[in-house]
Amino acid sequence: MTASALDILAQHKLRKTAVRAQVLDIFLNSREALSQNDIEAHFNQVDRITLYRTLKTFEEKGVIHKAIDGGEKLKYALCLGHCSEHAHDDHHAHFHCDQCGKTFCIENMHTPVVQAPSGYLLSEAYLVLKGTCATCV
Amino acid sequence: MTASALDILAQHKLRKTAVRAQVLDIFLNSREALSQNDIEAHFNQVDRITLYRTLKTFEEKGVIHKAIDGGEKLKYALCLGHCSEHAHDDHHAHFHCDQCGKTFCIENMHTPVVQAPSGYLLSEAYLVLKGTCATCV
DNA sequence: TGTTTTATGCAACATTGTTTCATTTGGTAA
DNA sequence: TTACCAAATGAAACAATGTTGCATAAAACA
Repeated sequence: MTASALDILAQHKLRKTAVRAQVLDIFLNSREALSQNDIEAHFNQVDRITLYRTLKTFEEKGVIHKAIDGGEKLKYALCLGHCSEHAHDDHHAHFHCDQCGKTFCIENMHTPVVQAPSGYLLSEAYLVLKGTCATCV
Repeated sequence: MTASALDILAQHKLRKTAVRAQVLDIFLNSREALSQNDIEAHFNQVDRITLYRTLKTFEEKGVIHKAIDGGEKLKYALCLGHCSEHAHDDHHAHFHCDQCGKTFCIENMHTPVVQAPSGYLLSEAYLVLKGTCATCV
C-alpha cells in the first residue's frame, strides 16, 4: 500500500515526503471521507498546518476531492482517477450518517442531469444523502 | 412585513423579541440563503451570541433550514411552511454561485427520488448546484 | 402588578482556517 | 556524489466561527 501512495504522488508530480505518503496511506485504507481532524487522529504527531497545506495541495492537484455532506466539517476523499488539476470529476453521491457522522462515497450513484434555472450557468452538481449507515442501523 | 415576522413567531410559539423579528424581516426581504455573517451586516449592532442562538432556535423550531451549498459557511433560508419542529421538509435544490458566493433556493427543483445502498437507511437527500448565478453571468 | 419562564449580553474558551517567515528537505544537474 | 534551487515543513500568530455558563433583562401569563 505504501507503494501505491508513492505512485499517486508520482502520477501527480508531487514531491515524495513522509507526511504526504502517510496521508495517502490513510486515505487508501479508509472507506469513508475524512476530515483533517480524522487524519490527525491517525498520526502520532503531526503539524496541523502542514496537514492543512497537504490537503489543500492534494485537492488542487486532483488527488482528493471535497466530500460535501451537509455536515459541519470539511471532508475529503480520494479521487478515483478521473480528476486532474483544477478539473474535478467526482460526480457521485455522498452518504452522511447522522449517527456516527461518517461520510461514504457512493461511487455508483451519480448526480442526476439537471437543468439550471434560466440565466444561471451550471458547472457542477452534488447529491448528498443523509440517514443511517449500514453499521449504525 | 413586520406583521408577517410576528405572525411567524406566533405560528411557532416563539416569544416576540426585537432581534427575532428583525432577523425574520431580513430573511423575508432576501431572495438568497444567509449566513450569520450576512445577517450581522444588516444590523447596526447585535450580539453575535444572541444571533447564533436565534438561528439555532429557528432551525430547531422549523422556521429556517440549513441551505447546504457546498461552501465554507453555514447558511440558512426560510422554510416554506412544510417544516415543523425537528421535521424539516425542504427538499428543493440550492444553487451556489461561485462568483458572488450567494446561495439561492430553487423551489421548483426537487431532489430526485433515490434509493440508498442496501443496508443504508435514507432520511433526506440534498441536491446542490454550483455555477454562476443570473446576475454574475 | 407580580411571578415564572425565557431571551439576552458578556466573558471566556475551543476549533478551524489562514498567512508569514525561517529552516529543512527533495529533486536535479554539474 | 555534491551542490544548488525550488518546494515542503514547522513555528508563531491571528481571524473567524462555534459553543457554553452565568447574571441580568424582558416576555408571557395568572
